[in-house]
Amino acid sequence: MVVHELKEIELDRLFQALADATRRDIVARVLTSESSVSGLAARYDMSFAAVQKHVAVLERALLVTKEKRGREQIVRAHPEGLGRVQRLLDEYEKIWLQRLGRIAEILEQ
Amino acid sequence: MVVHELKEIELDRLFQALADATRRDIVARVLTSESSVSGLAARYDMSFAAVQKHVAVLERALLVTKEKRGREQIVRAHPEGLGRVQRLLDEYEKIWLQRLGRIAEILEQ
DNA sequence: CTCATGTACAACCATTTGGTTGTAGATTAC
DNA sequence: GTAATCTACAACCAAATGGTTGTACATGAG
Repeated sequence: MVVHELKEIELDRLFQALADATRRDIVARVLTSESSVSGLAARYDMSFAAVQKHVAVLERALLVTKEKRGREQIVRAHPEGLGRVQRLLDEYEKIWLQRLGRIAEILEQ
Repeated sequence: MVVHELKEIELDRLFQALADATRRDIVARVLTSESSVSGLAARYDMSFAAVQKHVAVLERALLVTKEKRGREQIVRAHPEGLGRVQRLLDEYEKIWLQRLGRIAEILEQ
């Protein structure tokens, strides 16, 4: 099986991007207030370059965007990307719930 | 930051488990009908051992359970695990939506 | 009993991941 | 103009990932 080649790769990137606590934290921060990469880096116990890489992973997964402002690179939440994530997760959940519901029904008979 | 050590590790495992098309497919299959590991393996173009490993990853993420039946190992969806997943994702989404909503409000002023 | 099936698990391998340091190029501050 | 700041990017490294093959062991079928 494994249909929807494109969607699958997008899903790979999305889930993979979310599979790291630092990256989830960056997304959470950036949702409330945009921040430069160095601003973010200051908050974690790792090198600037490491944070830079995390941001790149989030960017590839369409969760955040980067925009140059002066000498800084401003990171923001990417609303369309996040909207897409939300719809995908909702879709997934719906399927799960439907099927789990069906299983429950069958068991009740 | 990075609070909730335990939850974080669970989320790591969850997202990481879902970050692979084969594993997502296995979850989808198992949601509709339980299946032995070899039954699953027959459906993918990879070795039995590879599928065995994928199932182990899903098990660790509490997405499926394995139960020995005769000489077979039956894989099923793990309802409590999936329920937990659902709640975690809901929580995440709620935070996102709240913050995105707030951003939208600010922009409208 | 014997053979085929299903599983477990180890060893191995290439690639990716998550981190590091170091160097170089822009841009701002003084 | 010079120095400090922010970023980009390469090179490197250890560990994890996703796959393989091979061997051994249970269990069911004939």
